[in-house]
This record gives sequence, C-alpha cells and structure tokens, in this order.
Amino acid sequence: MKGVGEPLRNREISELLYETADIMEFQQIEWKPRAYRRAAQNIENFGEDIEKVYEKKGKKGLTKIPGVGESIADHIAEYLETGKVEKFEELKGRAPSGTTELMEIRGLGAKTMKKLADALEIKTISDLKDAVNTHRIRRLEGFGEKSEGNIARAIENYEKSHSRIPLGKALPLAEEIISALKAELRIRTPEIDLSKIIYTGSLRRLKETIGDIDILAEADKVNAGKMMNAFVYLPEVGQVVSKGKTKSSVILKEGFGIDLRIVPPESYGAALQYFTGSKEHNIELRNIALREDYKLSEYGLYSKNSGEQVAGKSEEEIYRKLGLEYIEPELRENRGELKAAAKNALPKLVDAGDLRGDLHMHTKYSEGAESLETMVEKAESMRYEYIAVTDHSRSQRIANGMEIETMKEQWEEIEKLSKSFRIKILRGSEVEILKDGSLDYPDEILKELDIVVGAVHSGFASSEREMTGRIVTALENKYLDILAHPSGRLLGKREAYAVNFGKVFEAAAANGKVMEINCQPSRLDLSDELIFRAKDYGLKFCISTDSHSVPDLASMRYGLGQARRGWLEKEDIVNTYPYSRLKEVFKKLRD
DNA sequence: GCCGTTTTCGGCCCGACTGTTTTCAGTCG
Repeated sequence: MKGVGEPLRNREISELLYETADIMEFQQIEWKPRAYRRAAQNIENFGEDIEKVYEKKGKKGLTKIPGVGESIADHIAEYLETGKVEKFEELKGRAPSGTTELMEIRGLGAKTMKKLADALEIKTISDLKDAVNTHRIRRLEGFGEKSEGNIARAIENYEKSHSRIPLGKALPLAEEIISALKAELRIRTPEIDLSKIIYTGSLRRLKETIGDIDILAEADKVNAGKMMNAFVYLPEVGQVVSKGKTKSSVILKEGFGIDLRIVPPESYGAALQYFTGSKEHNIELRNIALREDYKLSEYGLYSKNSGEQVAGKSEEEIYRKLGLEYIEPELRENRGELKAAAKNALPKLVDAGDLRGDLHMHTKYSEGAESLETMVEKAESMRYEYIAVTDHSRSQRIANGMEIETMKEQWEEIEKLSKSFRIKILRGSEVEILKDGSLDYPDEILKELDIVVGAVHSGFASSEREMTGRIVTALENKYLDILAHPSGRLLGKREAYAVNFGKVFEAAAANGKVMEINCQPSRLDLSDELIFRAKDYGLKFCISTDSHSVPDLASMRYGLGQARRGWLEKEDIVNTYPYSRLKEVFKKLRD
C-alpha cells in the first residue's frame, strides 16, 4: 500500500481493483474482471480526489464515475472507511499466495495458470520455476516440451525486466532499432518505403515508462517477408519469440521485447491508430464507430452494411470520418479527449519548436560536468533565445553547492560570456528549500538573481503536514520563481514524498509561481497526471532539462511529452515566451 | 459487475499467432 501521504488515493484504489480483477480472473470468474478493470482505469484517470468525492457526495458521488456501479462503490466506501474490503480479503485468501505475481508472467493467462496451480500445487513463481526444472509441466495433458520451454523463458524475462523501461531509455532504443532495420533494408530491398516504419504503442504516446516497444511498417506481401527476415536477424536480437508473415516478436539481448507488425498500404493509418492505443482509447473509438454504423479494426474503417472500406490509409481520415478532430497520440488515454474531439475542443498542444530556452542546468560551479562556457555554447547552437544557469545553493554540500563568493565569481563569468554570445544567460540558482521552508541564501543575494528555482532534496520521510508546510512557506517567499521537481519522485526507485498537492498548487497559484516539468528521464516530475491537475489551478509551467552535461540538454523532448500528455498548450509554458515577456513574468513575482 | 438513441436483460473489441487440439483454445495487444 502507498504511504499515508499519497495526495490522491485514486491510484491506490485503482491498483486494488486491478489486483482484485487478476485474482477473479484466476478463479475463472467471468466478466467481473473486465468490469473491475474498467472501473480501475476510470478511477486512475479521474480528475478529482476520490476520497473527497466520497466525503462530499457519498456513494452516490462514486457511482458518477464511469464503470463504477452500486457494488464497486460499496467496496470503495468500505475501503475508504476501514482500509480494506472484506470481500476482497476473502477472495485473496482463497487464491494461492503468489497469484498476483504469477498473473504478471507473459504468455501465461488465468486459464493456464489455474490448470498448473491445480495440477502441480503451484503457489508462487519459485514453485513454477521448480516445476519447469523438474520437467513436471511437459507431462501434463495439453502441455509439451515447447510450452515448458516457453514458460521457462517467460519466467526468465519476468525476472530480468518485470519493471517497465523508462521513456528516456526506450525512445533512443527504438530509434536505434528502427535505423538499424532501415539500414539493412536499404541494402536488401530498396523498393520499400522507409518513411513508413514507425514506433507505436505507449512509446508513441510518450508515456513515462514503456512495457514493450512496438514497431509498425508498411509493405506489400512480397516485401513483408523480406522485412521480417531482416528484423529477426538484426544483431541486437537475442531471442525470437514468434515469427509470422505480419507479426513477429523478439527480445533484445538487453532483455527488452520488441514487436514488428507489417500491414499493406491501405491499412497503414488504421494499424497505426490501432497499435498506438491506448487500449481504452481504442475501445471507446470502436464504440463510436459502431454507433455510426461502421466497424473499425486495425485494417480499416468499414461500412457495417456494405463491408466496404471507407478509411484506413491515414489516421487523420479515420478520425475525420468518425466526426472527430485529429487526436495527438499523447492525448489518447481516454481521459476525455474523444468528447473534446467531437466538439472541436482539443487543446492545441505545445510543440518542440515553441521552446525558446532552458531554465534549469548545472555547470562545474556545482555538480555539472561541463564548464559554463561549454553549456552556453551548446545552448546557443540549439538556437535557444535564453538559458538560466542554476547551480546548487550552498547547503547542498554533496552536490558542491555554491558559497556566496563562488556565486559572485559565476556572475562575473556570465557577464563576460554575455558579450561574446547572442543567447541571454540568466543568473539563477537551484536553491534549497530548507526544513523550515526558508531559502538557502539571504534576500540580498536572492534579489540579485534573475531566476530562483526552489527545490527539496532532503527530509523525504517527513510527514505530509511537514512537507506541505515546508513547500507552501517557500511558495510564499517572493524571491522563489519556480518549484523544481515538485513531487521528488524517482521513477521505479522512490515514490513521491508525502505532500498535499492540492495545497501546493493552491499556494503556487495564489503567488503566481511556476511549476517545473523536470525532463530527467529518472524524474519526469511533475507527472502527466499532476500536470493535468495543476493546470486546473490556473498554474503556469516550465519544461526544464536539469542538465548536468551537454547530452542532457537534448532530454527536453521527454518533459515535452509529459506536458503534452497533460494537455498543455504553448501559453501554459513560460519557456515558450520571448525573453522580454519571460522577464516580466519573473519580475512581477518580486514586486 | 456495468450499462442502455437497438436493450433494465443480455451483451461485453477483435484479429494474429502458438502449440498440440485435427478444428481450436488461450493469450496478447
């Protein structure tokens, strides 16, 4: 269970429902798992704090959430009141102890797992491993040597990477594989259209972590076979899981799964739409198609009556035929984008070309790897209009935080460099928000800075009240401009600290503070969900790389993806503003 | 268990691949 300080209990409850669905499925209960998963997904994406909804409107309020009816509402209420659900506990008690874990093994579904559990008394993953090693599985009816081998590999893969791949790793990896595939095809089959090879799935939606990398390509029948061969024989491939004419799955030597699908030109758009997902977005889209007397599949949009294809070459024409605005991949999470598209009310998402600067980076003055000049030079070559140099403040000893003297030296260097570079270099600092909420430099120093990026780097175990108080106090300080990595999470390693985001966002909005979207792949903080929520408070954001080296400066795209997933437009993001306007934003805060 | 411009009861996305089943069930996305 998550800590008491989890700001929204939505995720906690949706996880409980997902887990319950798994157990029900294992017990061969029909349909309920689907209903539970649907409810879980809607709760996960529900804009309001479910606990508040319950406090204000009771069970009635809960049933307003799509997919939540009488029964699930009862269970949620029970959970909120007592911390557990009697019925779920009972259900769990009847299933083998490791059921949830076992259900996560790919290739083994509920039916197979139940059969194995019953026949061989398998309760945990290590029991399963044991059954494989003693060859008890191949002797069961309906199983053979091959399925035993597949289970062995599935366990291995589970153990190697049952955690998901961070976006910052998956995206370069996918690009590498695609370019390797293209290089291979350029030699073997120059007639294939290489522009129609693209990554899809959660990667194309730029989700913060990715399960599998999915690649889609367009080719006719003759070329499809050649392409599949080129794919499975790439040197990066460690194991071929399956290989067919239109679909193959491989696992890279590094342990990540990659699927390649090949479709004919008339279906390319439909397939791209389908494989980009999300699953929930697609289910809803199919329902819309059905209501309009169409049938939608990965091969195209078809008239239900005549069976004739009416769209399929491009995603745009599919959405258009269904009476919808084109929906950017990052929005396809069934969080209201389909309703908005029907009303022509989608946001015009911020774009890479809109960004004019980077407001968070480090140099050798604190823990960065490069000199100030090198960072400036690189930023200028990226055609930025401005950057802020934000080395750590003095109490951040571990990161070589700057004493006031050192900072003054840095100011001199900034002044000197400003003469030889076109780009505006802002004096900044990533200033510690101390335990009591005060900032790590005296006011007369803070006053001299163009940008003060406030950050918490200590006391992660504080109570929600302490942490909220600490951050709110800092947000009330007129010298603080930006709240860096507001939740403090490290993806896959550290949960967000306990803090009441409602209060943080309120205080930030009241004081005109800017929320950072930190681009470091291990942070991506704020998360897309918190961005979406924060926007409701009328907050402005900045997308910042928090670079510690030159290559880090390129990580802007990861934060940009989260901003887009949070429905942000250019106007919501201050580092899209021209310098003159940006200066006004931060100056105003000091008045 | 949820839901309804076909329905308050009877459906619930749908097509490819795999393995061992000779005609299909299970799994995945």
